Amino acid sequence: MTIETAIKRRTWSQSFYTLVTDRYPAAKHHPPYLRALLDLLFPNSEGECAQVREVYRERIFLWAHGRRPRNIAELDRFNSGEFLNELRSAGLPINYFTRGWFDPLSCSSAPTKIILEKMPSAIRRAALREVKPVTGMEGRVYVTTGKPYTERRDRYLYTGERKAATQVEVPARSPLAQECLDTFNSTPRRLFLVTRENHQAVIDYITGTRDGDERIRRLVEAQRIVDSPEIFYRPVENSARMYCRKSSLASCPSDVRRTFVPDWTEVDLKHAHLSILARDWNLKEARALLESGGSLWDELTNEYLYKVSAEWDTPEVRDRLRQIWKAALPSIIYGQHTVDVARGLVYYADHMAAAVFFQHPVVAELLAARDDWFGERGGINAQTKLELSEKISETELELLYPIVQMFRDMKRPDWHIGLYQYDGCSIHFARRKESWLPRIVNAVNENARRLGVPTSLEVVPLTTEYSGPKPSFKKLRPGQSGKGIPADFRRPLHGFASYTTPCDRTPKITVTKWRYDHKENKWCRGTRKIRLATIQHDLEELAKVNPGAVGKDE
DNA sequence: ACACCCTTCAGAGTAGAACT
DNA sequence: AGTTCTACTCTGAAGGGTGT
Repeated sequence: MTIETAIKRRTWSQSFYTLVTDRYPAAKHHPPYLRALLDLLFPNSEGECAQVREVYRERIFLWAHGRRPRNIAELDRFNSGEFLNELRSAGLPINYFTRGWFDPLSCSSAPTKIILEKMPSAIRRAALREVKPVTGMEGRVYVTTGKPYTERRDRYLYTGERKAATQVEVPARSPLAQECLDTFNSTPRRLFLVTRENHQAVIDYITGTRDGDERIRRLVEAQRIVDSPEIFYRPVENSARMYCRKSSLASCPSDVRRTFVPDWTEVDLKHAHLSILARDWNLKEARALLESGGSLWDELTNEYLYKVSAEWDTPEVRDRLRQIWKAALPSIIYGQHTVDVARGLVYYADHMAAAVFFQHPVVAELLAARDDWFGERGGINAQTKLELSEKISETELELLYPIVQMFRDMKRPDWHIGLYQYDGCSIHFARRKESWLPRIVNAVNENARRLGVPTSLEVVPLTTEYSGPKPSFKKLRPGQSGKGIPADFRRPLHGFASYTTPCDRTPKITVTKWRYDHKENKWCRGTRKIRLATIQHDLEELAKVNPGAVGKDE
């Protein structure tokens, strides 16, 4: 079957996917391109393509009567679908306008525009770049891509590919690492069907738990995973960990992952970082805590709730606190300034959380040991940080190695390693989970004991739920403060200024400035354009936060 | 701290229309 | 013919997100 007949029949199948990707190989490397292609090929179809359209709906701008949204209010109406319904009921033609997605060879930000009227032929021409550039708004077509495809092909690559091309191939660090790598990459995971089966559930889950930008991001990510679910790891330059390049199950949030592959069992080294350092830095408090089977997160949470109020003791608050502690500990280990960590704790929780954290004997001991360690090596700098992270990541892999060994020596494939998560694994048991799981746990625990690391493998309960975006201590600036545990601390910084398109009609201020060109040895004129709308928006935002600041300076 | 990916922004350069 | 203005292309950097 050819693409043309498939289009005629308006059918969707895996074979059609293959047909399209065979003819337009670029689509493989740029899934949104393919999704948009399919969306346009099947404008009225149901089922799978309707799902696709739903995923991208919020990103497709409507442009009727040859005009695009002129201001934010219009854009919001477009996005809400209200405008679309109005047009439909009036029986007006609807064209799609997308920005930046149809040119897989350019950078993601290239404002390539396509206005499609006759869908199939326009798509074909657009994909093959047969259309000559047409500028101006009046024409019926359609594609402005600057230089022809053939000229551009050699010079530009899709960002992912370009990065891959310039990236240095790094060999595995050790035979052990090489063996793990081979095992991870040669495991058949049969993800294609599983991810497809659960795609609808994932869409529902994401729509139910996220909103706004994050929802779109997650939905698109989910679509990518369904498109090409396989996972391949590779060694990287500055760490013993192995990463996968594209978006995959390994890089999506754990709650979404659990919806995607509900059958996988996740195992995790308990307090991996802390236990490795307990051995390497000889931390007595930490060792005592870990060997007694206690959890630092629980201790900190209990202490905090005891000091604040027992009424706060709900599962949600406990979950949130756990996340906050988990973010704070690596910061301490990797040499972040205590003031910054304290500020983060105050921001995400409150002063009591900071006090409880720093007063805990394990944290205090860790802090002292950290300062000693970095002090011996000439202070906290990029070099020493790298050294530390390499040391830790090597030990992590060593600790998990028995799982790889067991998998390799297994006679019948009862289970396989779904994901390698640096300090844990996701395992899919096809059968005999009851007998295999304890054996795996025992092997790893025995290995940890032999290495002198006071940790153990624990099975992560699948009940963990989404509890808001992760705390990050890096981006906090002085002066930010929180009250209690905020339900939502996300603060959009740029608002909607970014929606303006290159040829919009919003007023601009042009600032001309002179610069000295050292190559040409002469003064040149440089211009800088600022959108008035952007400035106004920024000023409004600033006025909300700090009323005194606006008006003093131009 | 280390990775990964994606989007936006500002600047530099360029083509062509409009103007002098 | 030269100048100015505008829209457009392309790039690297920055900053957003994620994982451990």
